[in-house]
Amino acid sequence: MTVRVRFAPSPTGHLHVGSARTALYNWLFARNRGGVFILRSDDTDTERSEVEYHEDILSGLRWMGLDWDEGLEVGGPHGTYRQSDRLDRYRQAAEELVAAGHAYYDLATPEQLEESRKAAQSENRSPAYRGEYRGEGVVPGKPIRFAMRRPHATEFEDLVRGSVRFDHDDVDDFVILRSDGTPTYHLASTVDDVDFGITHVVRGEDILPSTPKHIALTTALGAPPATYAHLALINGPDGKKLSKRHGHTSLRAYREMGYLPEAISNYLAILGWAPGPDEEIVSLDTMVERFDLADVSRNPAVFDLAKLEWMNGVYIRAMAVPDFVGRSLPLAEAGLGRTLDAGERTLFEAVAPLIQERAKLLTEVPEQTRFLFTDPIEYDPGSWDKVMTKPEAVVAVEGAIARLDALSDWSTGSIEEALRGMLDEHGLSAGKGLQPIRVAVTGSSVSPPLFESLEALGRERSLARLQEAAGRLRA
RNA sequence: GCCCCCAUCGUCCAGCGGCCUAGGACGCCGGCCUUUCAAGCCGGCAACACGGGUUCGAAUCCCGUUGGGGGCACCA
Repeated sequence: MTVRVRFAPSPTGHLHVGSARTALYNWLFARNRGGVFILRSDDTDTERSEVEYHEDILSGLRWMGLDWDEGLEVGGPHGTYRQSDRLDRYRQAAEELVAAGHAYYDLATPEQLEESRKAAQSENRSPAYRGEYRGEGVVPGKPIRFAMRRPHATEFEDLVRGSVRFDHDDVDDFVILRSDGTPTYHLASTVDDVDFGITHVVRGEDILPSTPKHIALTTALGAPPATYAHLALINGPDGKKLSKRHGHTSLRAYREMGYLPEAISNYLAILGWAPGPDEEIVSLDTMVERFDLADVSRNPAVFDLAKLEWMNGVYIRAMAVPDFVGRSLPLAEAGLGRTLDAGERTLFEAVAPLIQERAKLLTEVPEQTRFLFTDPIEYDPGSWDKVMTKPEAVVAVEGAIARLDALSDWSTGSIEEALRGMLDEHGLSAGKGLQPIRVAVTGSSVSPPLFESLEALGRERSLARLQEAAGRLRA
């Protein structure tokens, strides 16, 4: 049987990195098995759903390199993959379930419901609600609940958790159709999974406790239950569910911070799964080859930003230079607020490889290249205080002016030779003597390699900056 | 309160009864290289939560304890 999986986010927020990983695992599983990956929108919560989020989710998935075979913007045999378009289907299903005796209109008032829950709790029983106030015919203004079979239990083999069992005494008779006639998540999601022929439901562990409800519903709908796989959640450094207070949680945020999609998908995949012993830098293709839900870890993983950063650096260094230029040039231009002309582009291309070797984030490129395109240079106050207040600063800067001014061949090699001569002349170490020149020319104590930077900047601008710094030092 | 899930270095993962004096990666510490910052190279610190079983033999299987996480909506 062909594997059919689905990723079914609710457009009630930006695509969360945890959801992104769920999507990735679904996709990997489908691709590994030669199956079908379906993208659906679980937007039954019309209050909180927004188009902006809907689009964020689609673009996030595409950015990661995931594609889908059926569903949103692709279509397929089911016409629509948006739950808000299928409201009639869900209502009809709910009514059929009532007719078949699997569900009932709940006549209870909110007070009676509350009372029932309190009673259970005070008796140290599970507060599972049993719907003591049933109505059979159509009762407008009342919600429909699914009647869990009791006494009974649901037991199933979860692909990642193994055998799981829930006693129905601990499971609510849950609402499937709200009193306003709209479906709840349980109904809509299950009906869709049945209608779309989903064979494997791969989702977060947070809905593991709802699984007996979904299995009961599926069976009542007359379909064989899907195989389930519940993924452990991603936690913050404190071991609690990853949330805003740990930093950024949306995929978009990482994208904007300068992370590469290859690094993100690789890191997310590694968080709870190993492509092989002692191997963790792997392409999407390799992941597809090796992925299996049975190998996914059962314990929750802590999101480690430091490791993500390291991995991003690995991917940046692995890029072909033109590719690096292509991806980082727009960032540099955005940082400057203008486009670069042909000459400036050449400068950018000259220093880009030097930055590529040392950057962990693409967003480091604008700050590292700024000195090439901004006149007059802005000095970083911290760097100035740290370097230019030292006694050797004046000597080094003025020595550099003298040597470089006399230089006939303006190339990295000659510049290095000239400046090293200056260091010797004044008895300065490279560490001490070159830093003031770096600050004078780039504005910062952290920059691409100095001699190359000087060559790129050109004689005239380099000397002007050294003069400018010398003037400030004298003042 | 009730239910469920989980448990190997600080973090992620390997280990699926003997190959384990427990391996890799990130991070951290020290060193080398070095014009800053990185990168690279070398070395180091660091874990099987605890208690019972099962077995000739347990990180690996079973039970319990403890600890952590998730869920208990007319939200998904």
